[in-house]
Amino acid sequence: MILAVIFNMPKEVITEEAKDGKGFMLGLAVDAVIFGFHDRQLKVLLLEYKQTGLFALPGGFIRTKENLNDAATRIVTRRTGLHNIYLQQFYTFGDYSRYDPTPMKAIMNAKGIKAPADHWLLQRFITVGYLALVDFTKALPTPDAISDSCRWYDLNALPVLMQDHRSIIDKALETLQLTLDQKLTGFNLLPEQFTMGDLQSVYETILGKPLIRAAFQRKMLGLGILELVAKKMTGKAHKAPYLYRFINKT
Amino acid sequence: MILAVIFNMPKEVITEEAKDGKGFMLGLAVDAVIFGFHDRQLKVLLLEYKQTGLFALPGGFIRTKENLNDAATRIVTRRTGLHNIYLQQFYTFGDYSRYDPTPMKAIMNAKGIKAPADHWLLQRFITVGYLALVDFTKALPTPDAISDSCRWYDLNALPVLMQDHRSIIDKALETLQLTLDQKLTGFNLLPEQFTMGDLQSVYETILGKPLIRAAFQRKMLGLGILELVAKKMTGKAHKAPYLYRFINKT
DNA sequence: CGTTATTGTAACAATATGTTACAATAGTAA
DNA sequence: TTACTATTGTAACATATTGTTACAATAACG
Repeated sequence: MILAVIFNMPKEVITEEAKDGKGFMLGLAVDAVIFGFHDRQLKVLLLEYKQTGLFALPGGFIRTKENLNDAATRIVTRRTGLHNIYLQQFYTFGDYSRYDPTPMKAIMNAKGIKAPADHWLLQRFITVGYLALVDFTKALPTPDAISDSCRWYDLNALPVLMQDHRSIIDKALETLQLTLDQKLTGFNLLPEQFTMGDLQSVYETILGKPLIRAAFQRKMLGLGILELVAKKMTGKAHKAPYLYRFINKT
Repeated sequence: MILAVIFNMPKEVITEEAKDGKGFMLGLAVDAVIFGFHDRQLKVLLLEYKQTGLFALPGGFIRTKENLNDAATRIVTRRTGLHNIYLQQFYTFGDYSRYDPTPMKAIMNAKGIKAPADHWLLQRFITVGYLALVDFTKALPTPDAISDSCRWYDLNALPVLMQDHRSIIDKALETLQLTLDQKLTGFNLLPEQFTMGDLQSVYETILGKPLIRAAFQRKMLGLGILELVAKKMTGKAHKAPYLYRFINKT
């Protein structure tokens, strides 16, 4: 979320660059809904501002000469440590009712930053929403140097979020559901190798409904985008499932 | 497009409000791809700045306390005279390479406006793209008071457009194609009553490929969203087609 | 080895879509 | 009135996709 930026910077910069917003586009932010998958659950990466008890999406601003998409990549990489992430712009949030400077004021106060009423961070912001799908096992949630946390939260048990961040997440999930079949993005939530059961549980969790095993398997194999890698010995008393790998047929 | 705004205002305002950008969000614009349908062709509403020979999408800025979506509605209504339009945000364009102040400089010069290099209209802009589907027969393309034109252009014969407006149109069409079945938006391009042939030609034109008549008709009727209104006597020597009407089953 | 639980897949059913064909019919002209 | 023409509405069948059931294959366990 917006706040993340001022904590992205060394302290000098907060009183310097962030003071007048120089170097960034004003009134515009990027927020990222970073999805992970673990234990048959969708997870979302959230930042916590302990002083204020506020939770927020990781986000930031656009540098004066930076591509919007590059800003999004930078923000997601900053939080996950990952490169080559599946990242997709899904909606731009511009309701005036989004505007609520109180949480930002509280945080700046807690940080000991003097904020005049017309401080750029206290103005209205329009936010471009990006959704990211990452391999939960590879991501390294990284908080800022300054005392906030960055952790995975279960999508079904989200804390109360700042501003309209909850509806940003809802819209991201909705987008994911609508484009899942079309774009075949589900793989991005899994490690490189996975079983058909893993993949099905990703689909079921995203769509929020059970799928028919035989039909799902037939369809996925029929797409010709799965490559059989090996058997996976689970240690359980039944047939071992195969491990598959996603192959991009260009 | 961006430029449209300064021509939306009476002359005093240009030297007043538009001068420092007060009353608008800075660095953010809305551009609208307004689609119409006529003679089996998709049309797009474009503005022409005669002094400079530049063509552009209708667009504008977001007022300080205005919802982003309301700004888009305002901009489209301003150009078409229509209310209750199908309007959909489709993408936000934020590449730095979009930034090119020369056309704006030229236009301001032609208007006799002195523009210092740091004028807000000469800074970098990020644009939220909206697509609108309107009834070609009802729209009333409306240029500004100040000497530019506003007309329909055939999508297959677009003039050279300012900045990246051509790729904005391309992306809008792409979005339309991908969501046509899902969202059933094709009706918005037709008058309230239409024949199955009319509807099919809308679909064929948007998708850019012929559809099978029998299958198309069966599917459309099967959706249960068409209401039979009357017969349409075409004056031709063959069976008269039915007129249908779109009904929103809520 | 049998038992157990799960996987891979075949087989059939139901649904959706592609294709062909034909009856219905508004205008035209004998 | 009555053929004739071109297009519409729809049935009928073929093919493709998806839903459903069933069953063989098999890794671990006793």
